[in-house]
Amino acid sequence: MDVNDARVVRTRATVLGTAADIVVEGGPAALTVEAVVARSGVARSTIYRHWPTRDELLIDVFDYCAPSLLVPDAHLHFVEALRALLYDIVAAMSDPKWARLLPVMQALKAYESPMADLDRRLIVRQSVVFDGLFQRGISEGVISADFDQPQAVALLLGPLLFAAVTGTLALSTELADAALDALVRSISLPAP
Amino acid sequence: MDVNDARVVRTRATVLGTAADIVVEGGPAALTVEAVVARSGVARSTIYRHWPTRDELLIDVFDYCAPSLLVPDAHLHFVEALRALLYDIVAAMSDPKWARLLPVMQALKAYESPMADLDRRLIVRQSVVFDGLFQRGISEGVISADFDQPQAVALLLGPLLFAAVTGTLALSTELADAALDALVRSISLPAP
DNA sequence: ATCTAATAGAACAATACAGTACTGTACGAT
DNA sequence: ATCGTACAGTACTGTATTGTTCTATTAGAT
Repeated sequence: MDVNDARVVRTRATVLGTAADIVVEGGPAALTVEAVVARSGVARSTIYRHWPTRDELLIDVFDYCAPSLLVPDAHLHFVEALRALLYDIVAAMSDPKWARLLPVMQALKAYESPMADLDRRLIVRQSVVFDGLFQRGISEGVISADFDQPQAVALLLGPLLFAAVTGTLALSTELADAALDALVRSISLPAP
Repeated sequence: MDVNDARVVRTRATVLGTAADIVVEGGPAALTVEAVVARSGVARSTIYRHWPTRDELLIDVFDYCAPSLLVPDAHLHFVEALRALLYDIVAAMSDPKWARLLPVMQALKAYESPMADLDRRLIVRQSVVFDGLFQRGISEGVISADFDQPQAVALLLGPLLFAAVTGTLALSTELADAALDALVRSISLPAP
């Protein structure tokens, strides 16, 4: 199967797109091959030519939709670079598609090991960006080298995740600012 | 069906317990009536006597397992009462059963309206406890009346949810302390 | 323009599961 | 001790879904 063939790329995009819509609207259980056939117009046999099982299609849906973080401009100072990154994450999580897929993925990864693998890969990608940013902070002298990085990430992203998942408050840049300001204060002012 | 009959209470407890185990181990899709029959020893016809459909059994599993928060002692001051509540939440989310069920519930509520209803009920229960606590803070003069309560809850519970769901760091009282300290600092020190 | 390979489409077997209906048994409230 | 009813067990129907296999068609790489 030639991955450069225009028909192949078109089919893959069509199937992944409609499959994503189906999962977004009805959850992972709604993703049946029949449903994709009916909605995309792509033939059943064609789908099975691209994905050996339904489960692998489901995995690919998340891989296809997962946003990738951009590294903030190098000229920005630590706190403002972090803020830019958080705004980027807010934007990604505000996408209604990913806002639905993310919780589903977090739930599925506990039972489906391929989903756990995908999750690990995405976390690594994310960590790289954060690592670089915190290095910036250390070299600027804003944070100390023994600073608890995973905890800081939790304090920053946790509230955003909470907003996206529970829906008890809006996911906004204001919330990101509040989380960032709280963290910065607790760093710059050591415990009394 | 007499809900006081010893056989009835025993059957309900047995079925809900094994159903919870099945969901914890294999996700909501693993909860089939056949699986419950095989694992619990309760007859198929008996299960259908108690729950009209499989879906209602699934809902009851979450209702059965959801922890209820205890209101911290009235003699505690605001910050320490909040800390006690957070520790209580850490303990509830550290229960491996609920640690698995919570993300599943958050994912399901987007597609299954009965699950969304249950979620709303649980959030209300939770809000009552937080409301009382923040009232304590206002009357003590620690926080102002126009203070953003949903945002504060997100800043406190978000990091805990993040730890429980992503698994990138341990869910611990230290994390709860960090979140609480960061929030307290950003409250007591108004923006420069 | 040609020819390879991707696609459409249909029919198929094999499971897995929900929910129903029935019989006989035994437990527990009284 | 009796009686009602909750329970065990089985068999069944209907349906949804996965994955396979075949043929005919057509799009696109060269």
